[in-house]
Amino acid sequence: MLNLQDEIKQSKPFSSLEEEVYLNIQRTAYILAADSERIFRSANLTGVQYNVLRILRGAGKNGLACSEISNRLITKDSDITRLLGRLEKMELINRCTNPVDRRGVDASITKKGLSVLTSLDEPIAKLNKDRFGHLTVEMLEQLNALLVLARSGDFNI
Amino acid sequence: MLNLQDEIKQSKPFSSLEEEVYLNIQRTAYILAADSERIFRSANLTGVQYNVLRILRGAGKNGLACSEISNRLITKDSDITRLLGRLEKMELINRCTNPVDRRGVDASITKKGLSVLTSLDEPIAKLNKDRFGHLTVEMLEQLNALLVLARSGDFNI
DNA sequence: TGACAATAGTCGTTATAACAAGTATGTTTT
DNA sequence: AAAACATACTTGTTATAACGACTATTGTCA
Repeated sequence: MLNLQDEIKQSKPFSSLEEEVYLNIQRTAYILAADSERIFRSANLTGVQYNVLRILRGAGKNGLACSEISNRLITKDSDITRLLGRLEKMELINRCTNPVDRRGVDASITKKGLSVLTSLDEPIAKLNKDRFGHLTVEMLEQLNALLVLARSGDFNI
Repeated sequence: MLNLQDEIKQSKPFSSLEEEVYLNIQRTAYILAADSERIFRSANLTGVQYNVLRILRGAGKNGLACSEISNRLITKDSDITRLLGRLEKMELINRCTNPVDRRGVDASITKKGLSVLTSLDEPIAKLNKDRFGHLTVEMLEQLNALLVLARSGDFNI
């Protein structure tokens, strides 16, 4: 098994343990995301698009305001309008101005969107099970706890 | 302290512990990267550009082939040519075709590039120290070990 | 040696991300 | 009720990422 230093062929050791942790998190996120993206791509979706659809599925029939979708994204999207525009063009979501506050726009998932999303449920679940299958429940829980702790030093969450 | 479920305002629990770990890694990477990017930006660099400069500083005077730079990046860049082009335009690196194998192009860091990079060393080191300051050495080491383990299920590193 | 394959990088194109400025609607304040 | 402010989204612009096709050079082998 490779450690980070071998993987990125760095000859010098890291300048600090903290730095190693940071780079390690970035690299792990990148590698794992690449595999997930491959599945999203099979349905012609990007990662963000997939996440928006999941959020809207969770939100149900009434849909959600643009800003709220943005808030719930794992990674913020600086341009929710055009992201939703692309999803609407693919007929995966609907948009309509909120009748109560006409500044707002509510988005909701379409039947087609729902079916695309459902088709990805199993592959995604399987990927997650498979790639972490060699870790025990205790390890996974500990990893979760450490990650939450690791980012709690930043207060601009 | 917020857990991931609160942060992204998800009402339903995650469909699996594995999925939670995955999302947790992505979110942590995103939040931590945002802070680092802020520092890079202060020197008019993106994260990838900063990493390329660090790689070239490590490589020394002889420089490195484009492909090798690409290999050593934490996250792969699909277009190293134009990335190096931008750095060259900023006079932070030089490029010359490799005299031995004229297909290759070697890049090396300039004096200016070196000084920009050096100016970021302290802020970056401080950021890493600060944001992980509340974690013990044991915790950091454990986090590192778990991360390496977490991505070792993927064999396309 | 000459054809074919492999390697190293470049470039064209389209999509997406980032940032800032703009527009429409709603809220507050005096 | 009008002015000032706040909110919610949209749009313009520029930079960067992703993907594939293309060029130049080197290696292989019949």
